[in-house]
Amino acid sequence: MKSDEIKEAALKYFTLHGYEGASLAQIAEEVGMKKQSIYAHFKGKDDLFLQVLRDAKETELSTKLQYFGNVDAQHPETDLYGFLQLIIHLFQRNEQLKFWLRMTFFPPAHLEEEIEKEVLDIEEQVQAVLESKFQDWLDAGAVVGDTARTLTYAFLGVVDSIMLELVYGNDENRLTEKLEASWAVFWRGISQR
Amino acid sequence: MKSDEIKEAALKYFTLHGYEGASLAQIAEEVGMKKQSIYAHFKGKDDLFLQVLRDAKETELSTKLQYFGNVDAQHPETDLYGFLQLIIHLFQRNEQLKFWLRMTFFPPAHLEEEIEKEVLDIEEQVQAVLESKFQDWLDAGAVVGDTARTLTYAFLGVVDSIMLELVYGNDENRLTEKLEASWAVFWRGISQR
DNA sequence: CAATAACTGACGAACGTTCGTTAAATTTGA
DNA sequence: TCAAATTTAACGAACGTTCGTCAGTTATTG
Repeated sequence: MKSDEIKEAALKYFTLHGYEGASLAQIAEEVGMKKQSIYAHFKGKDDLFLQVLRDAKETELSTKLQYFGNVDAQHPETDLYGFLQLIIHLFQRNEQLKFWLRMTFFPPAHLEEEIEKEVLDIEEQVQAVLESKFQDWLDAGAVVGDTARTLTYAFLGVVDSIMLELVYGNDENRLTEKLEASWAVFWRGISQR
Repeated sequence: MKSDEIKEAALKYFTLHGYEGASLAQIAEEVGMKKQSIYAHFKGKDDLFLQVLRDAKETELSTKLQYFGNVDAQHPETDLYGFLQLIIHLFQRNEQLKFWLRMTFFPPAHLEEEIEKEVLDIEEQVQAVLESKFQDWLDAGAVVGDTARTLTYAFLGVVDSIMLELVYGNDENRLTEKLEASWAVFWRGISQR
């Protein structure tokens, strides 16, 4: 399917240069056609962008939910650390997560509202599933903390900081070091001793 | 000084729309002149951008270094938490920090190298002063952890996550909640008990 | 008067977009 | 079955607009 090729190229350039910095001419050249031909598959730049956005959202959401669906939920230490590693793994070989992160934080102004809706949707779901896991662990005495929400927010903070390092990421060593540091302190902060 | 006004407007639009999304026409209109008049003060768009970047860098660096210079270094709990609050305060009423964050993570492609040099410079200095503080606290037994570097990285992770929330930031309550959550877990993770 | 800073006017280039056309593939109907 | 009709996908050319930039001219100011 040719429109999938276009979306793939669009994903690449939107991620690399942002909405305004990516041109239809570039994208078209990547798939070996002229920019006008894109209009046979999409209504315009916004349409192309929003379709790429929704694909990325679906990938992001399903991957994360799937992880916590397949986890036995008895071992918070391995489950949570595994999630961080999953994020890193996804980020390094899945362009969509990079795209999602960039557009989440710096959306094109005229599409800000549209994007924010998608972001809130995904965030609520991830937060909800995480919070219920933390509640289970709290009830079982596997972790300690004020409330499940507190633990969720703190963990999401670790996730965010790792993602920032991934975006910035030129140094693989530094990433590992930061991951280990954040994780060590976080785990010590929520584990029973 | 008129060129300061131009830089101020440029800062605003670069922050809001990114390098490619900000136009000289917009910036000029903001200060009440035509875009061609900007060339009486700057060589071009890149020159304007880089001057704004260097101003922002200086503000960012001096503010952070100044904070740790004026801290008595006897009370890590208040010192570190105060730093987080400083970041929040700066971010909310200082456009330069927002600009710096955006351009750090998503620089315009053709200026990427230039920007990266500035970023590394500032990051090394902040990391160095933080690391020496943590070393002092470790030696005094005020905090516990593997190495000073580990603690530094973990704390910088908390800073990053707060900044991300600030960028994304539409909800003041959520920001406070996330700050409290991250801080509570972080502090429990490094404090003696 | 000299210098600085703003202006007007114009430039080539690139932008997203629309048009009309062509050639190939697919569907239709006798 | 086979020609006719329709759809699909790409194209070149051009649209109007905006972009950053440069040159020349007027206004301001000390």
